[in-house]
Amino acid sequence: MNVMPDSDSKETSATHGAYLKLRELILTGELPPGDKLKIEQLRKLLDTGASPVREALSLLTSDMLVERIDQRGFRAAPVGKANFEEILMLRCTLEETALRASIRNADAAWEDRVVLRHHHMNRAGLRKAPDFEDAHKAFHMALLDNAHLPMLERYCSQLYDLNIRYRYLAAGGPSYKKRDIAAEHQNILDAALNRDADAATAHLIDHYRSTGEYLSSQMDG
Amino acid sequence: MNVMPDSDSKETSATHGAYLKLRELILTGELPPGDKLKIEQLRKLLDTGASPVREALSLLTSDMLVERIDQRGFRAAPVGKANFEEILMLRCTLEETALRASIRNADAAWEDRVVLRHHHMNRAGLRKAPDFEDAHKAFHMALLDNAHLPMLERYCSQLYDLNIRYRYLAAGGPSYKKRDIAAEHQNILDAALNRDADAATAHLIDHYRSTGEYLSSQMDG
DNA sequence: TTCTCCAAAAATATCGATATTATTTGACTT
DNA sequence: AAGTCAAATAATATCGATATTTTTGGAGAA
Repeated sequence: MNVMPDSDSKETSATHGAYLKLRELILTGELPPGDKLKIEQLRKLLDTGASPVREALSLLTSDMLVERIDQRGFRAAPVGKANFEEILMLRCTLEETALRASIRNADAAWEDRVVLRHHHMNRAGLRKAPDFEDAHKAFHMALLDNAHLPMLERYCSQLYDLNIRYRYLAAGGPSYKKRDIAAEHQNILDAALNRDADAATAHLIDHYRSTGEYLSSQMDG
Repeated sequence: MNVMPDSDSKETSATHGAYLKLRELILTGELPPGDKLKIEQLRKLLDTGASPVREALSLLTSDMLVERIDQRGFRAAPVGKANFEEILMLRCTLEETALRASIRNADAAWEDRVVLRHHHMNRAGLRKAPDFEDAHKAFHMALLDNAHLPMLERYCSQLYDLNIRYRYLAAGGPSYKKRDIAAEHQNILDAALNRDADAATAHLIDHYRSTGEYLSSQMDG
C-alpha cells in the first residue's frame, strides 16, 4: 500500500534511482574524489535502504567511479594527472576505432541521426541550457553508434563520463570561451557526412587533445 | 560465534567468495550463456545469503559476464559471433596499444618478469597442469603491465576472460594441437625482449587472430 | 480454437535487525 | 612523552522476513 504523493512521477527501482543520483553526485564532484562513501550517510541522503545503496555502489564500480575495498566499504574513485591522461589516450584510441567503423557503415539514417544531434546540441548551447552536457554527449555518441559495436560504445561512454568529471572538478576554466568549440564540432560533422574517415578522426582527436591539454596543464600530482 | 570447521582456510567476505565462484561458473560455461540466474537457486548453490549473491552479480556486470535487467533479475551474458568478433577486434587494438607502451618503458625488471612468466607457463603446459590457463593469462598480462596504464590493463584483462569463455564453450576443438602455440609465444617474447615493438605486436596480433579465426569459423548466428 | 483477463505462484527488490569487522579512544606501561 | 593494548565505538557485511513485481496457468468469452 504505497501512498505515492502526487509528485515523484518516476517509476523505477530504488536501486536504479540510487545509481543515477550517486552517479550524478560523483560526476559533478559533490561527492569529492577519494571520499569515503558511508552507507548510513548515503542511506539518509537518498532516503532509501542500505541494500539499494550498496548495490548501486557495486554497479558504479563498473563505471570506475567508485572503488570497493573489501570489508572496508566504498570510496569515490580518486583522480590524478596520470589517470586523466590515460583516459584521454584511451578515448583517442577507442573513439578513432569506433568512428572509422561508424563511417564505414555510413547510411542515410545515420546521417540524419548525427545531423539532428548536432542541431540539438547547438540549440542547447545557444540558450545555455543546463542539458547542453547531455546533448553534447548525445552528439558524440551518435557519431560512434553506427559502428554497431556495443562493447566499444560502452567503453567510450564510460570514458566520456570520466572525462567530464575532470571538467567539473576544474570548474569553469576559461578554456571553453577561448576556443571555438562550435567550429570544431562542425568540422567533425562535415567530415563524417563526407565519409572522410581520416579527416573526421583527425578533427575528433584534435578536439579532445586541445581540451585535454588545457585541463592537464591545470593539474599537478 | 563462528565454529570455523578446520578446513575452509579462506579468509574473505561472502560477497567476494560468491563473486569468484560465480565468475568461474560462467567462464567455464557451467552457467550457460543467456541463462536466468535466480537468486534463490544461487543462494543454495553457494550456500550463502541473498545479499552477497546479489552484490556479486552486480559486480560481475562490470565484467560483462552478467546482464542486469531492472526488476527482472540477472542473466548470464549471451554469446554470439558478432560479440566474439568484437572482443577479438578490441583485444587487438588495446593489447597493441598496451604492448607498445610496455616496450617503451622496458627495463631489466620487466624483462625478468616476462621471462619468468613465460617459463612458468611452459612448465605448466608441459605437465598439462590445470593451472595452465592461469599461467597463460599471467604471461600475457605481464607483457602489458609495464605500460603502467591501469585502466587499459583492466580492459585487457576483462577481454581476455571474455575470450577464454568462448574457448570453454567450443571446448576441446583441435585448433590447439594443430598450431605450434609455444613457438608463437616464443616469438612474442623474443621480440619484446629485443624491444622491437613492431615485431612484438605483429606476433601478438597474429597469435590472437589465428585462434580467433578458428573459433569464429565454428560459430553461426 | 484463440484471445483476454484475472487469480495464483514465483521471483525480485527492499527493509530492519544482527553479527562481524575495522577504527578510535584512552588508560596504562616504559 | 611516546608507545601499546584493550575496551568502546562506528561502520560494514550479512541474514531473515516482507512487500512488490513479474510470470504463469487456466477459466470464460468471442
